[in-house]
Amino acid sequence: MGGERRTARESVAAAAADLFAEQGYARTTIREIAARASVDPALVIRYSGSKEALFVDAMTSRAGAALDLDGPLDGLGERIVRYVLEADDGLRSTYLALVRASDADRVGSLLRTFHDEAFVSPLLARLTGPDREVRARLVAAMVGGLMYALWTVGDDALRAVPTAQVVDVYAPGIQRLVTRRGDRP
Amino acid sequence: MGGERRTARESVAAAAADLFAEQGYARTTIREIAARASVDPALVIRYSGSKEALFVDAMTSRAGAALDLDGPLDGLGERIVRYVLEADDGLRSTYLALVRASDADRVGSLLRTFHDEAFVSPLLARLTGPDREVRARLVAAMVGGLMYALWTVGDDALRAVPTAQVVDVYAPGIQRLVTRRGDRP
DNA sequence: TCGCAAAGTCAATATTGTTGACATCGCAGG
DNA sequence: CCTGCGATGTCAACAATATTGACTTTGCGA
Repeated sequence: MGGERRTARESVAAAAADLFAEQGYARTTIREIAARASVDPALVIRYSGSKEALFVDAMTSRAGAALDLDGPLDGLGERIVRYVLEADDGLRSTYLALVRASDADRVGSLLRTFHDEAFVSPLLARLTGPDREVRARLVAAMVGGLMYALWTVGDDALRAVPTAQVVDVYAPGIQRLVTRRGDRP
Repeated sequence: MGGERRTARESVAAAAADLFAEQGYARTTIREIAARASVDPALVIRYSGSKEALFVDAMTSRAGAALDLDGPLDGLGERIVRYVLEADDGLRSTYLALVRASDADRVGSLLRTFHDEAFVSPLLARLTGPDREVRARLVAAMVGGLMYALWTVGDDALRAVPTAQVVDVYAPGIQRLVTRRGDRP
């Protein structure tokens, strides 16, 4: 319970986090993690109990970056789109690894938590109005859609479009949900 | 090349399609498929060459349902949203299986094809204007976002919202991209 | 009827995650 | 100082997996 001193467990955790993010769950082997951490394969299992648990731990440690929604409500749609378009490899590989391993129960619920804490909750905190819950969840869906198209599907044609143009086309739809507005035109 | 008579290859193909859709790629074993088809495990490999190739074949046979975009452009946003919300298990399980196995190269490119043929191309055919390509791809992203939130993430709170309300909130954003409109208000 | 290619079977292999039995080390208590 | 003892690590083995090589069976045309 208390506190670990240093290396050993830590280097296994680091190796796991790196390799899982680089190669995903399926392509990464326990023995590979053990090798990188200079440790016996059996030991890395002893630590976490199972490969799945190790994966969940590793991804939990990486899933810290939540969406920053401070600042005026006005430019929020644009800032959100830019956030995804300019995201670093860290977010992309974490997202991909989680999505692709999400048929394991514990990973699925981690993805749900990640989605909630990174997108839905921060949005909910800034929205007002009667249907703010639905709007927050649908904004999160739009953000997820962008990540899905760019990363999961890998739409190269979309990736090639200049940031400014994607912002111009996609952001208004998000902004409309952020700053209320009549449902039907 | 000509034509198979009936059972054997066919029953393996059927068993594979069913099991992969039900359980996904990782949880489905070659031996399980063989058992359901009453066939030797080695044989099912002999047919397709590898588990991955078998998966690609099976999913290709299931990925036929493209989005129907006939009818007036006006209600199109609403019809698209309804299409996803009221989709049958077939589309959902095909989508999930593809997404979760998409780190295998051939599956990834199948997912790209599926995304393109089912959503981007039909949309492109109906849109006009200079940036129609970007708009089509971003509408596809919005559709993907809905599937992502509902199915990959499994946002129960969103799933519990009445169809009409989701349509009211989400469809206008899609409709705006379908029927042109100034980028900035 | 014979022969031969296609179809199917069987046993073996390499790789995986995981576990049980053992070894080793650090350190508190006599 | 030594003696245990629990934590930490190691080794070999296990069961399950996809895949392959050698073999047998079968259907069918010459």
